[in-house]
Amino acid sequence: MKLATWNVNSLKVRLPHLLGWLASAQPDVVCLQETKTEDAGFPFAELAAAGYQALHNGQKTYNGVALLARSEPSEVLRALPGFEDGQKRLLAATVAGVRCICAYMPNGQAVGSEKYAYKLAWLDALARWLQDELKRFPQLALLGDFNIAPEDRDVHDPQAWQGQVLCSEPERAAFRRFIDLGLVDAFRLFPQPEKSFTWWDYRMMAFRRNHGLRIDHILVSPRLAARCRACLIDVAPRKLERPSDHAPVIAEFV
DNA sequence: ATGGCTTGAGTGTCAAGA
Repeated sequence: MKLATWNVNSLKVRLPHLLGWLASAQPDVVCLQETKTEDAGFPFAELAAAGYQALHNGQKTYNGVALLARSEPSEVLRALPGFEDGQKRLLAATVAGVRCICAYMPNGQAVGSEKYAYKLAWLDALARWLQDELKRFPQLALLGDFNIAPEDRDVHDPQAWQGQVLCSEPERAAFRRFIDLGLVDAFRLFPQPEKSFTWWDYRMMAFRRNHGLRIDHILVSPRLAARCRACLIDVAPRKLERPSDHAPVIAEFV
């Protein structure tokens, strides 16, 4: 079983990339972020033709999350419990016995800004809810764009990014809180190349120079971690014409 | 140099991303 996450930065623009990637990577569940569309613009038919049932929690212009699955999803949840939020950032469903939580965590804009405070509040609400969710679902995966580089090795230039949004200590503490709940970073279960990243700025030839951050993650519960056999970042779609600025992350389970 | 691209909205250019 393969679970994946990908911030597509507009599903309308990236649909050809997504369809090509589904055909080559063959994931069983895919969590998408930044679909940037309402349901009316969501490509349900094209994805069904590719073999995927789709759930979408979208809005106009911004945010929007989707969950694609090759088998029937159940127990669908479309909002973060205990958090008043006009922004569509969460979608959870159970697929083949695994609780899959797709999250587009807030960017935070700049440390100290209103958006940064919103980010920390959102992360706090997520951790509180996860505590209960982990009790209900021993096999659980939290997949998405976390907008957090958990450690300095996840940053191309740690000195330049020190204390900046995506790397600040309160954000990293929020990430560690997920780990303290028992979740495991699937990517770090295995030896990985140095300077492995999932996002590169569109500007300044950042991808060509590998000036990136690792901010998209798959965290798994202990029961699911025991089944995990591989986790990798697939940079191939980032090399295509008009790419998303994020690369997909995929984890394989027995 | 708070820039540099890309997207959606919408026809001017701006907000937002990270």
